[in-house]
Amino acid sequence: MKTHSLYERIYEVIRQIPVGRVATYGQIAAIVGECGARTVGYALAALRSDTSVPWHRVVNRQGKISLRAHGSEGQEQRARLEAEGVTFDSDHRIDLSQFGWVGPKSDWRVAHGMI
DNA sequence: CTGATGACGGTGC
DNA sequence: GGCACCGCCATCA
Repeated sequence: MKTHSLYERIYEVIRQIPVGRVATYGQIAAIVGECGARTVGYALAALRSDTSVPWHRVVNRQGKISLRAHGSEGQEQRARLEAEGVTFDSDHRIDLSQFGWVGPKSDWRVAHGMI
């Protein structure tokens, strides 16, 4: 599976996040296994607005929307998550112990050479 | 090829 | 628990 760039593979992992769940940048990086959390952030920053990647399900380690916050996109991310049942506390944070993604099944990783 | 550009996270105080 | 540093790395012009 080297037909796609590293960014493409990062997006592939993000597509595995189920509705109503969120993952952190570091978690995505750990699954892909060839980059740091920051690189995942860079990959998301490169996305277009018409992408099919559910980028809104990715938040930082604190369960907060990191995005160029304050902007309209931050509002959209929160709106999309709430529409999927994810709740935010008074500090705009998501309870990762409740909505955090457990990660892809091991057989998925094997199928994608990420094991 | 060189330099600029970013959606982060761990550590130490 | 918060804040300041620093490390990290693929893309693109």
